[in-house]
Amino acid sequence: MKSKKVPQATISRFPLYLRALVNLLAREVRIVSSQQLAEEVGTNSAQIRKDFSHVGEFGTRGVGYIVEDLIEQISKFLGLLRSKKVILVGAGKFGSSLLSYQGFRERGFEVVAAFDIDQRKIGKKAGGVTVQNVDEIEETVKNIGRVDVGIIATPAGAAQEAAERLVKAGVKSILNLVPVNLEAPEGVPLRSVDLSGELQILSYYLLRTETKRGPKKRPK
Amino acid sequence: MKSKKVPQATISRFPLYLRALVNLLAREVRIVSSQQLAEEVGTNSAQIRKDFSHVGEFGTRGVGYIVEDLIEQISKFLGLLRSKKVILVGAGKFGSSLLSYQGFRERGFEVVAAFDIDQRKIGKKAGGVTVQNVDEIEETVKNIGRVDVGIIATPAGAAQEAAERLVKAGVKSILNLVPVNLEAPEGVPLRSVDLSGELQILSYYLLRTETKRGPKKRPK
DNA sequence: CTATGTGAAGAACTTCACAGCT
DNA sequence: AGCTGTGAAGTTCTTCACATAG
Repeated sequence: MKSKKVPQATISRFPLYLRALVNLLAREVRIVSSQQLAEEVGTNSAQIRKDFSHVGEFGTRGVGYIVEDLIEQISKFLGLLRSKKVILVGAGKFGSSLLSYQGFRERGFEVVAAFDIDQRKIGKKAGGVTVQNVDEIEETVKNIGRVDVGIIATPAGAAQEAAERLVKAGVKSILNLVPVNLEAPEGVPLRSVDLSGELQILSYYLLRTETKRGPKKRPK
Repeated sequence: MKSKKVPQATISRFPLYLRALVNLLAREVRIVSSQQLAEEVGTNSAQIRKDFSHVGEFGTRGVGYIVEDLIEQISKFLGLLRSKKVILVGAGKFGSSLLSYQGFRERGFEVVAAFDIDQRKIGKKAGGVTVQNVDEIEETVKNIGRVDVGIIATPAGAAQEAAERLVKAGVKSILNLVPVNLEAPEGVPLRSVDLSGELQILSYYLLRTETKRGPKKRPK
């Protein structure tokens, strides 16, 4: 293991590996080679070995990787051993659909509170949490103790303010689902997902796939 | 302009530029420099100029870019001039929240049909479309004529089959929102978004931000 | 004088290919 | 004999720095 910086690209593949490994374990596969795992996630074995090598030496030469151990190692590396508390700002249809989304909980992310500015949404219950007034963010966060992630799912015009409130309340990181370029202070990790943007990218590849001919590379 | 392959990384930034430009236009900004635009999207001016240079020469030296023209050029390049038809498979809370999401429509993506396997969901209406039985995908797609994107928002176990049905029905590309590694044939562009994965990546950066010290690079 | 467009340098990432363990 | 771990080679992407155009 070369203990230097782990590439961003590697980090963003770990969730894929983790997912595949959990599936393998569910299928009672105990040991997996980089080759097999590569097939599971749709990449190549060198990529996998290199990615792992940045973090440690998890495998056994001539054998492969013990699925269970690998899950543990990756989880540890990503900081997933302790479960995480998440709150949501923006309880519209999209936002509140996340409150009952089991996928988060299964992976150790618990949505513990939700906020909106709209009186009609405040008080509504979904996925076990009651929507509160945004003004209560700070107090609620204080009561919860530690909130790891704030998910923003407001209308575009309200997203930046939502981010600021989250930061002010001491929420540790932000997942922005609104198509807006958010500013967050240094030290507050921020990631954005833009579904419309994804559609636009697909649109591009559509154009090329249908026009041109010959071997295609799948968009990443 | 060096008319060669446009880098994938460039493609995936175009939606960001487009968004920023549309905002600028709404603020009645007519002309923008690479410097200003860079600030809007949170990158640097060299990146922007290089990205544009792959597609054409859109600017005027000493002046900048005409916002309106640039929007047109990028839209054209991404194939966004014609509006796109989208269908949805999986009309649970998450899926059906997308049916009434205005952001898609604003950007020219119209969700024209939705499908589910669950009798309780079939017949329900959301965002102007009525949820149909998945068995009707093929016929409905035929009636629509051309479906550009199929969005998959089923439970994990049903996602691969949904993808296959979409492909069989002739849907041109797939946006997968389910945390599963989907297989799609060559020639059917596929993109996946995994919100849990995003949370896991944040978890990693959280760990590092809080442990280590010194200048931080924001995760991309 | 200002801001673009772009070769060239540099950095990041991926793939190769094989030495090194088991 | 088989599969990992990894330097090295190759590729892609980003940033620099400046010639070029207005």
